[in-house]
Amino acid sequence: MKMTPMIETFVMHFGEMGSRWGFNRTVGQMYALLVITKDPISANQIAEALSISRGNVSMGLKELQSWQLIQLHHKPADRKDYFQTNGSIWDMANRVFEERRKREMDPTLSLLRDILLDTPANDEEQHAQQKLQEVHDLLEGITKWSSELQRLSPEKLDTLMKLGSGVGKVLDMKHKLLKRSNE
Amino acid sequence: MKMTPMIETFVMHFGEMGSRWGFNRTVGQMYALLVITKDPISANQIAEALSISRGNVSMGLKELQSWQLIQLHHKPADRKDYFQTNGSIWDMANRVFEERRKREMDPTLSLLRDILLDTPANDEEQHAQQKLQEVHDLLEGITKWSSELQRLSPEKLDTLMKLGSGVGKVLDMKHKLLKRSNE
DNA sequence: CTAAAGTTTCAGTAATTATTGAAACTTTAG
DNA sequence: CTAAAGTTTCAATAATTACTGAAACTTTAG
Repeated sequence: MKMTPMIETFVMHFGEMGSRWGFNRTVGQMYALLVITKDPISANQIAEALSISRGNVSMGLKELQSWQLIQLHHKPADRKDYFQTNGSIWDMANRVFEERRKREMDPTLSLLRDILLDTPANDEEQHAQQKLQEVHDLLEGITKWSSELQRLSPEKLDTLMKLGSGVGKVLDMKHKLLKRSNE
Repeated sequence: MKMTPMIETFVMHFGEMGSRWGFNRTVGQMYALLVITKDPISANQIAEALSISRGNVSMGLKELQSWQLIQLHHKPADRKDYFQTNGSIWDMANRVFEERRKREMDPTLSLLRDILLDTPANDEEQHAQQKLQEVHDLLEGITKWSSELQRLSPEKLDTLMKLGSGVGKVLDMKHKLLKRSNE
């Protein structure tokens, strides 16, 4: 499988970004290739297109499967595994967010909860705990909120997104509405 | 400067998480130390507390300053620089989000815009461009939306956060209100 | 103006993380 | 059941990224 220059540009760039997004370079390239390729492709085709080792492809596919970003696909009379992306681009973003939350928030949140159970030994620790409480509340807020967003239906999410600066106005409406319903 | 076990636990953990958050281990430790320490401290105190080299501290402080996460502070009759965190924990989260957006979104967005200007050479590229458009729209949506959020006043942000699953209900209200105002 | 105290830089080295490729394992056509 | 084709694992190595510490530079008290 040969990539056109346009496709190669995108795939390579996505690889570079991959590490910032939470997976390594080759996993990023592999995912990009799968996103822009219409038909399911085999591990060998991926290795060939990207010039990376077969072993590396196998590990990358495993990781993408664990993130539920790709799907297995079989062709009749062919025992080879073929792969294609799973779900929409939106689903992919959701998975990335969730995975990152697990890695970037959850461990800290759990540590903070533990520390906050301790009784401060002196003034210094008293002040420290206060700060830790703030960090905790922030992380918890973000965590809860992001999982709420993920629970919204795609249409509502879309409305919310398109709302943009309108979010502020809607919040105002909320106040008015609540007032009215209390009267 | 000696850290109590509680403080050390937090500082070390924050260091480990640092790399996932966009800065390296020692920068993470330094920031954590500054967050939980009440009074401004000097670069030497930081180096001593964390047992890291003076040079490393200097570079870390520079990075934290460029992120606007810390502030310089001077004591009378002392030409040494002292440091303390800048702004609330919320401000810190905002900075981190913004910095990450710059690193993780902007370069891809700009590449995608370029590619999408090209005319697809064949069916394969036609399909690829369609996918790239989807990725582009997603990233643009997230980018725009997150900058809207940052523009909201802290109070509104807080309301929005606390709203949680209520977001869906408010969106429904929006529809009703719009309808009513059209009648 | 000088020297003492403080700060920054950066080349070398250490630590971490990613990748290869050969060997072990698995599957199924015949 | 066998062997050919395909897949997975993992130890060795490469590539990347972080850290040290000594040297160069900057600032200001006296």
